[in-house]
Amino acid sequence: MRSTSPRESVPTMTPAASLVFTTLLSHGPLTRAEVGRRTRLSPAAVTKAVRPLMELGYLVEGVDEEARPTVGRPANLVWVDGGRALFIGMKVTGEEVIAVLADLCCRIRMSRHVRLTGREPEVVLPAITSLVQELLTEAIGFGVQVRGLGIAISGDVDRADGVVRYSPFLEWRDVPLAELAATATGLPVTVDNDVRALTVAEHWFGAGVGLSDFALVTVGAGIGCGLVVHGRVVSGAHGVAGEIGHLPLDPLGPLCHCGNRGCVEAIAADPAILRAVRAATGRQVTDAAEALDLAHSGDPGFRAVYARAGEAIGKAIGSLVNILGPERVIISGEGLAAYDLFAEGIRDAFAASAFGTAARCDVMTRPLPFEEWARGAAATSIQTFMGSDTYEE
Amino acid sequence: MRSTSPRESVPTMTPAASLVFTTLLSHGPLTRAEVGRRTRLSPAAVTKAVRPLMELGYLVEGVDEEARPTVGRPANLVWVDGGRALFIGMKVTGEEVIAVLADLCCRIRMSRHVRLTGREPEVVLPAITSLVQELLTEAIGFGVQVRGLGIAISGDVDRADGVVRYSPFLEWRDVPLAELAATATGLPVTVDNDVRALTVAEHWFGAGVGLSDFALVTVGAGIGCGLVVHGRVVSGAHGVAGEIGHLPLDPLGPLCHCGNRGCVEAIAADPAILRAVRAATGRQVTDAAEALDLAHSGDPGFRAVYARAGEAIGKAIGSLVNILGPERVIISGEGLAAYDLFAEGIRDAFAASAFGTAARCDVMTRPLPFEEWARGAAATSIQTFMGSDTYEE
DNA sequence: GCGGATCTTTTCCGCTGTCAATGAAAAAAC
DNA sequence: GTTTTTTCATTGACAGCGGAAAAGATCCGC
Repeated sequence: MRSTSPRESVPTMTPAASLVFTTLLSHGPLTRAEVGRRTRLSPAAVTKAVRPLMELGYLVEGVDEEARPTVGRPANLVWVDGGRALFIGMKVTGEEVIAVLADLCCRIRMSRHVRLTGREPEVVLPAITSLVQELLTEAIGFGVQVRGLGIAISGDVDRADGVVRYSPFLEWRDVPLAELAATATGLPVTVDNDVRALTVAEHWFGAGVGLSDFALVTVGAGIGCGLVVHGRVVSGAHGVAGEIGHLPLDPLGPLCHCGNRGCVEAIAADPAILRAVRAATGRQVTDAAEALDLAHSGDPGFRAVYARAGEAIGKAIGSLVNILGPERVIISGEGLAAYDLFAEGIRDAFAASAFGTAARCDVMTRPLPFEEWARGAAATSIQTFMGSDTYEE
Repeated sequence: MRSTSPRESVPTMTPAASLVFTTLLSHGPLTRAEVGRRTRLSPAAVTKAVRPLMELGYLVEGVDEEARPTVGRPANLVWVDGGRALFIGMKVTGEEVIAVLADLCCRIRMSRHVRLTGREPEVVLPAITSLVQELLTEAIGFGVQVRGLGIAISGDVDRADGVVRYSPFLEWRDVPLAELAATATGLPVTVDNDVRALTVAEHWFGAGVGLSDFALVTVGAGIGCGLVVHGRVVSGAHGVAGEIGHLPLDPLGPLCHCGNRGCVEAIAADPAILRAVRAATGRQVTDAAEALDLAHSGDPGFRAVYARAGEAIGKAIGSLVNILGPERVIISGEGLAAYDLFAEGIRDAFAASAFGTAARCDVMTRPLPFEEWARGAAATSIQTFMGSDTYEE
């Protein structure tokens, strides 16, 4: 039964093959010639990289009758067959686990979530395992194997070792989650920090495609940030990076849970906004959606709070841009619902603080569906599968 | 006369050779076996990489009688022969040009400087050329060829194209300096931003040796910062990076020349300190050295100003560390003369703002002799010569 | 149908770095 | 004083990757 051996269907990725594959993953159908130009590989090298991947079914070929140049041999387009493999991505929070079944192109095919009854690994791991089982069962219907499991967790996560060093929300320390989950599920497991996982997805499949330097800022319950520098996600020497939530903006500002005053997060995160709204208007607003409704209805007190939050976010982005000089900053997160209220503040504060040509940086927004974090985890799993964590651009 | 052909003495650098060479450059004499371990190259590869470089005289070999392990065949140490090649490095400011003659190990052999009578390229270029001629003449005495010229200039510099896009102090725009200087001097020319050049020198020969992520903060007339992320110097998509001088720390702080209030530079740079000292004490202090003397003599008003500046620098470093998570931050610059007055403020503010494990980042100081900027330029030239700008770790 | 243009594949080749075996040189063991 | 052990260094065979050049494929325009 050689033909069913799993070894045969797992591609052997050389640096060139990995490069060609990720190029096709990010930039849709391309001709071999175009792939060669973009990767600076010779046409011969592209052909050789494509063939084995195509034989295994990861790439497929076709002709584009539409946009064909007037002269020369017509090109064959090559693209990734998303349906060729499936991956499971999970986001674990203190309250629940969200899981998605994503294909090779990281399109979500299915999603599930369960609430957690506790935060100990002994509770979380069975929840992960049963979600995996559920999705594996569903995956049978697609007739394709699930090739990996990615888990995203906020906090200090060591992806290389697969260990959660410290997670404040789960109160975990040094939990070897990759190993535990791999034993429990039988799948290859990749564990990474949640914001970094989201950044990976954005780099490969989102607004960061083709960029070697960009930042992803998430606004919501906290203010987070993922960074890509020199084409690679920044992890920080000690596992911490992208913490823009605690940039100190105002020594007289509100007290932050980190102990300082006037942090971005103490001004612009959801709890800070609620607090400010209550203080400014005296109304007992209890959640972000309610505050947003009231602000939208025109209450000037509410609007001022959002304006100030926007200004804080704009300053934070300006600082980030001055330090790293990225090509683009993508603003996302649940807080985006209030973007119309933030927008002006962000724009003005950013423009005022960006230094020289750094101001050319493109600041854009992007919605963040709730499964997106789990999708990011799936993206890290695809990276591992494709060897793209070893060979990067 | 084949043996004197310059081609023959220029090494052909393969990726492995470049890696071995830079390892030896940064980590002093090493055995081949140790080089192999550090570069993750096989012993065979090291031997093969070393041989041609040794034949050309760039590397030399010897035995270390001192520290020999108790057992096994004694190792042969290999190191870079600094005297094998010379490079000229220059720092161009609005007022003067500082030039050094450095060897392959970037040790300064000689230095010169001239004052500028104007800032136009037509004035600066002849000054550069005559300094080069002078140093070339001196170099004859060393019996070794000068292999390149590096020029460091503050502002927006495009190293790849060798063009000064915009230099505020020189009032230059789009000056193709590399080409001009190469034509005038006949040397291969590398042009780079001054802080980045200094960072390169620090990465290869200073406190950044062996680190893939660190920051170099310069304190003086301005507050600058060079960054190394993923083993490479960060340039920013639009030529701007490391601008920590304008992090907004206090909306009620002093007005900065950038138009905002409470920038780090408006609190902690030399001019800001002088201004604050005058405002606080009423004394007409005119330069940084004088202010420093008075502060050292114990005047509490002066001390408070320096303490506040130290706090600002500490917050800036904390922000930097939270965003990038470097292994180390090196504080340098003329402002270091006042470090004893800054130190406490920096330390406390950094400790308060660094988030989680990011606080493990090693913050250290390092003196900055005045030729150091020019030495940085020489380092960029060595990079170009050794092909280390193409093959990086 | 021929020539030109462009994409794709094939064939060949150089080069790099690994592997495994061998040689070298010293200390330790007997 | 020989042998063994240990570590460093070198050699030669080898596999694989990617490039160069040439050939093949397939269209358009004339």
